[in-house]
Amino acid sequence: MGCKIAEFQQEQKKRIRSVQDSMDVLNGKWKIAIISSICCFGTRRFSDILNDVEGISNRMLSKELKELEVNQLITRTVLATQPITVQYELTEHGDTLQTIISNLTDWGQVHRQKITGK
Amino acid sequence: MGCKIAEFQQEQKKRIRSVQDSMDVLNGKWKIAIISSICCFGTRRFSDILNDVEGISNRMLSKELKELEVNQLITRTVLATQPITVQYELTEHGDTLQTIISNLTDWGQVHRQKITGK
DNA sequence: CTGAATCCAGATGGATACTG
DNA sequence: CAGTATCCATCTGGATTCAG
Repeated sequence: MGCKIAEFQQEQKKRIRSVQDSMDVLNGKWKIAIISSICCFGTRRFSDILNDVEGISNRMLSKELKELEVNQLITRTVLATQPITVQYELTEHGDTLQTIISNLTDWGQVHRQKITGK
Repeated sequence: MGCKIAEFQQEQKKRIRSVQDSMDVLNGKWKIAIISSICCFGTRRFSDILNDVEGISNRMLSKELKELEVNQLITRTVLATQPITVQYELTEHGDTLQTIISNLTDWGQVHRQKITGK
């Protein structure tokens, strides 16, 4: 007790673990892009996202969506249209990612210029 | 021209690409944790980070640090101590990730409670 | 101490074809 | 349309050993 430095380091380790927790959820080549797509349109269908996120395959989209659903970031709703369509939506919890997404968008733009644009 | 919907969708695709750009840089199991470690201490040595980021191997740390350096997020300084030590520091550009790191830390904490804590 | 080198299992992800 | 199934190459990352 009283060892401020050790305390600080413990605090820091906790923080790092928290960041890791976030990244575990948002990991995978496409997850953030998918959330970003759904987020901006409010509600989005499978084929729409497939089109929004350039380069993703339906196999990957399906897999990533499932993981996001398990982590309670999005909800899946089957619509009784012909043929069937499926809607994805952010949960309240998923919605809390908005700030991060927005920041990442801005940062990505600046970074691209920094690296390539010179 | 005048097709507002198509315009909006193009804008959206750009945004998604920007998020992808960010994630490309921050990808890898440990990158954010490493940045987080350096960020909080201002300057950090190899062995310190190795200790901060639980579970990482020196092989991975070395690799991820190199990538971060290439992307100009950190700088590497060799100190002429005996034995040699190496210091890592955020660049000005890397520093701009602070907000994102901070948000991810907070979000990760909330998320963990949401999922496990229940 | 700070890596680089090697070995290797398992995860990731693309292409393609198929189903309800 | 919204997936699932299969095949397969590549990537990831851990363990361990070695080097300056």
